[in-house]
Amino acid sequence: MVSMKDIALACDVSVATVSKALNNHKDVGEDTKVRIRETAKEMGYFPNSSARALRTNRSYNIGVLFVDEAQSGLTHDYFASVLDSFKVTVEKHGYDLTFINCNKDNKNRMSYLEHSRYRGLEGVIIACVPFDDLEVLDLVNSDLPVVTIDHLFDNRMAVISDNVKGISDLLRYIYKQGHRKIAYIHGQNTSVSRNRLVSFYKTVEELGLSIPDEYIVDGKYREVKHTQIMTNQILDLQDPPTCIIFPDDLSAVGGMNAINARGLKIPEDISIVGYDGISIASRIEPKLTTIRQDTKLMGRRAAEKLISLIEKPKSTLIEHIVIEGKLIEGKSVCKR
Amino acid sequence: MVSMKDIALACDVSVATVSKALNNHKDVGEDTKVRIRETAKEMGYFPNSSARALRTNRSYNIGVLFVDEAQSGLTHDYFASVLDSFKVTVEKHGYDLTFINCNKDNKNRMSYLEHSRYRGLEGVIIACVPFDDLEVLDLVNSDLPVVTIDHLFDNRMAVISDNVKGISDLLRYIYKQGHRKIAYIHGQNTSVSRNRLVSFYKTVEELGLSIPDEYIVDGKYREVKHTQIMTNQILDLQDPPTCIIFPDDLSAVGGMNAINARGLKIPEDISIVGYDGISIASRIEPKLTTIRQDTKLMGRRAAEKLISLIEKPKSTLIEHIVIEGKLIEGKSVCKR
DNA sequence: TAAAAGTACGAAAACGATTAAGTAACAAAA
DNA sequence: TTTTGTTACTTAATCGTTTTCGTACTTTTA
Repeated sequence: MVSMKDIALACDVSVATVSKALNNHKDVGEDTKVRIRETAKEMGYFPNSSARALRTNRSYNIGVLFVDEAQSGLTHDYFASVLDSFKVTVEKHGYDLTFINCNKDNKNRMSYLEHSRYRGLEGVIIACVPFDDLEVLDLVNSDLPVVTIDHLFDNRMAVISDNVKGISDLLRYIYKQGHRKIAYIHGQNTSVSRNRLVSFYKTVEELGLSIPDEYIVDGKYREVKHTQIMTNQILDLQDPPTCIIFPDDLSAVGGMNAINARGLKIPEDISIVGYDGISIASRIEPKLTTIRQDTKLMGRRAAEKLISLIEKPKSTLIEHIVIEGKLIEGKSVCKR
Repeated sequence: MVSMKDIALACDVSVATVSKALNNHKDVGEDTKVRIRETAKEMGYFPNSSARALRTNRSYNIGVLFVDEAQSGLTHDYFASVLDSFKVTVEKHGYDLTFINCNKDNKNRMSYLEHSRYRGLEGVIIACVPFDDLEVLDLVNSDLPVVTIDHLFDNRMAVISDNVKGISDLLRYIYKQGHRKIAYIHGQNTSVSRNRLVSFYKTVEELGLSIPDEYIVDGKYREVKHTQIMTNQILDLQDPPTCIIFPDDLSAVGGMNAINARGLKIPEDISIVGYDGISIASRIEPKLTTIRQDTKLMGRRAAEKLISLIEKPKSTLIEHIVIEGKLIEGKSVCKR
């Protein structure tokens, strides 16, 4: 590895001058600057991030905290897509992405916060984690710049999908197609689910609908098996609905199976809608009507805001950015 | 941030002694060791990875190179799943994962290799990239420990899915169900595709089948649109096949749409199979017959081997690990 | 009892960068 | 001519570790 010392030797100047030349300081002669720069390039010099980080306290490294059943959230379409966009944006700004180790059953492990400090992470994106976890709260309450996805903390940056508008749009669309008996299988008790549920009730009221309690059932995100059971439960009702809203696209696929197994036709016998707009939604038959969340924009805004928080903490407004989704009209809802 | 200096001060010993106590060197008194350890814990000490890396040349950081159309491979179910398992395993061994910046349109960007050196990465996992890219080759030909997924380089560690056995198993299964007219839409020209194709021809011969050229068509991985076109092309043949093998599960879903659109029934009118065994395969109707690749095992073995390569380079055998997939019998192939 | 060996620590250099402070050399202003 | 300023560098300290070498002291051995 060629270091500044090597360049200094080759150019017959001091290491300090090399550093200043490469960092474009004013107190280096123009000709020397050029000479040093060229030599550096020729010799294939690249800075040593550890040395730089040690001295300057800047690592240009951002942490990713994604913890799901599969340990990383990587296999979670929606979050993976947000992360992907986040990654592209931070890289444009010269930052790198490092996973925060979330292997909880290691002895002598560090907490998320400790690990972040150990690696000198300058900021953290948190998504897809149990937000009531003590370690997560520790991280959130630290002085580290943090941006959360789809969860709100006071005084912390957040980027969230507009679930209120999403559910409202979805419901109004279904209503417009003539449906009046609409069931809603909602996800586990998270802030996202709560927002959607509140929006559901509010829209129901605004539309003047009356939805029986049996139509609102506890479901789980991305759980095919469980969703099938809940779907059957709904279909077994004396007066079943004409449309079911599923917690997400994947579980909607699960629901479809239960419906198909009964010999019912979608959408003629029963209409369904999903949520997320992940790729699978448009690839199944019938094409699923759903809300496509703008994951690209979410990732980008999260990255921009986090970097702003890192680089100009004073002038960066802490805000909750709400990103609207878009209704994707498939073939899974029919006119009534 | 509390450093060794603080602990030294508190314990009234030198920094050297603190370091040695924490690293369990022999030349520190047992009682002093305990005292230092306890103080460190009390004060909430954690090492500074930059300082340590600078001094020891060990970063305990592994690079991830995933480049697909979406810039990261994260949204690629199969690879995301391998990466997830890889991540869990390296974390167990105390390593962290950092993405290698692959934002190609940055001026003044570093090459993959340069970036790896800049961050002091100790090894790299490469998957889901164009393996003929010059920068990738540069990285592969460097002295950095490298493990590739689903691609073979001489003298480099690789973990690959057993595509030869996979395609053979699939074909034999279809044959056993009574099919004789079998079409194969294969993926782009990569080593994976070539292996599969060779295995296809070999098995065809072993089974004594005779497959007309029109049954073998160029397809694309994970491309719904393109797959639909190719599927239609096949269905338009004078003598269409009774079963189609798709490049992967996702494109199989695309093919299903084309088939459904013609009013044909799966599997009665035409049988189909996919490849990968990603979650969607079991969630669609009819359940897709496919080869499930053992992504968990692939990720784990890749991690173990890479770490072994890092920690004991001399005694680690460079090998190509082949991981068998498993035939998942769905409902998309019927008896003939 | 003197020499050799072992134990428990400390001093200092090193890793590769950044930066405050210092210093020549020269030019411009008094 | 002296003073002041500017330019273009260098010196040296520093970040937080690790590690080699040295040293005082104690214990064992001849």
